[in-house]
Amino acid sequence: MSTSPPPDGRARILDAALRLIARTGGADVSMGEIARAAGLSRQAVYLHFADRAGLFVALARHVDERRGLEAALRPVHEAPSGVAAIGEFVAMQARENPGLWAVARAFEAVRRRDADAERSWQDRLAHRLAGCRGLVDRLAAEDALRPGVDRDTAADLLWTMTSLRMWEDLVLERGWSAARYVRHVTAAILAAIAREGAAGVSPRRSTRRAGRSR
Amino acid sequence: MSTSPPPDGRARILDAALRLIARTGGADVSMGEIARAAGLSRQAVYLHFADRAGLFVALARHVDERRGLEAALRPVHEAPSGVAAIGEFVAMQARENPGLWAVARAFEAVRRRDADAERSWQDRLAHRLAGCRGLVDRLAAEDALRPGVDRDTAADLLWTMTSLRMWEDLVLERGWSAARYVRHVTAAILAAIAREGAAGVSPRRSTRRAGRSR
DNA sequence: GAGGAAGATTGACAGCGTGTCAAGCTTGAC
DNA sequence: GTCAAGCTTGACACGCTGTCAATCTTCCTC
Repeated sequence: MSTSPPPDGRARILDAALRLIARTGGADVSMGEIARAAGLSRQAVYLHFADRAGLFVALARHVDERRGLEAALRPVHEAPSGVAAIGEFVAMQARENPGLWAVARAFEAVRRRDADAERSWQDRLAHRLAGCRGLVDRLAAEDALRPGVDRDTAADLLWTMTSLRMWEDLVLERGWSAARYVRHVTAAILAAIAREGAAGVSPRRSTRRAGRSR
Repeated sequence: MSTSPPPDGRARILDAALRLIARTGGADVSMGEIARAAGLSRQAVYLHFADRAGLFVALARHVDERRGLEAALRPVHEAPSGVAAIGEFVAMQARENPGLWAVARAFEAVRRRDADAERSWQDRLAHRLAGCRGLVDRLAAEDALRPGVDRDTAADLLWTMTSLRMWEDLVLERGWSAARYVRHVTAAILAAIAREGAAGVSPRRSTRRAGRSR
């Protein structure tokens, strides 16, 4: 939570990388470009990070701090029921994913070649999965879990169906609006893993954010 | 369908690339490696394909021919009902995806930088989407479409939930067996887009292929 | 058999990105 | 004044892509 006016080299590099990646779609930003954007020499970057992969691993953590990850999840925890929590979870994805997407893209490209990046990836994967598992447990505790679907399966399904990739497919590729995404993905998830009657039929208060459709 | 014993240069290159990509996980195969694997000089590759992206676009077509795409889809078309057809569709994914995955990975990496590759990608995307649309129409014709879900939405949902990415998440990342994948993904899809009673409760004959769980 | 076109080969080169090295500069603390 | 931190400049090795030019082999045709 350190938002100081004069960011030191390391933070300046990370911020610059973040800006750059978000702007270009996270494709191929080079170390030189990042350095230039940070107002430093290329070598300065290597003084702070061992290599490209190291920078991206650090970047992933940095992103979590910049956006309040905990704060974003609060509505999920405070939801009155498991079903509502899942709705909030999807809504959160719709809110956060646009800003996360480019970084994730870049990160995913780097993890294929670097063991550290891969470990870091697996960490976050496990973390998100644990969150899903928690939601499923809550559903189960309320006896709202769909019969015939065990907890592990439900958690994995919830996990994929709320993944950045699914969001990318529907919103970026198919041009769904955020509202449409929230509405139908929530419904689909609940249909898949929640008891029949459990789904709140009319979405009480979906995301306000419009989002253009294609 | 031309399986000639002496494949000419072009085909030899494509086959070599395919082998190589499948073996290495599709990561970073270089033009030089492909050439060497094909038993040709690096320049020979450039005589057949304009550049890296061009090679991959051709490769995508080549893969479709090598595996009988139409043949693989036959069970889907011949299924007795829309619901059954969707089950067959998922089963086909489970059968074909392991061989397709690496190529798709490599292709996806290339499309970000090349207009031709991107166009080719969009083509296949549209093609698969049309297939999904057909399945949804069939469902609708049988009055088995879930109320409250319009055809477009259902088609898009079917399309993402049968995507290579979802398969990758569940099978590769989460270690699901093929049978588990078919069973639960089919169920989830039907729950999401089909009328309540429509889903055949017990999977009649799922994939025989075991697939190790993690 | 001469001529040619198609398909390959060898070797060299420019351009770009990564990662490393060495030497030197600036600034602030003690 | 000295010392360490943080940064800079410049050069370099290495690997990959794409391009060029010259040469060779084969096989087909007249």
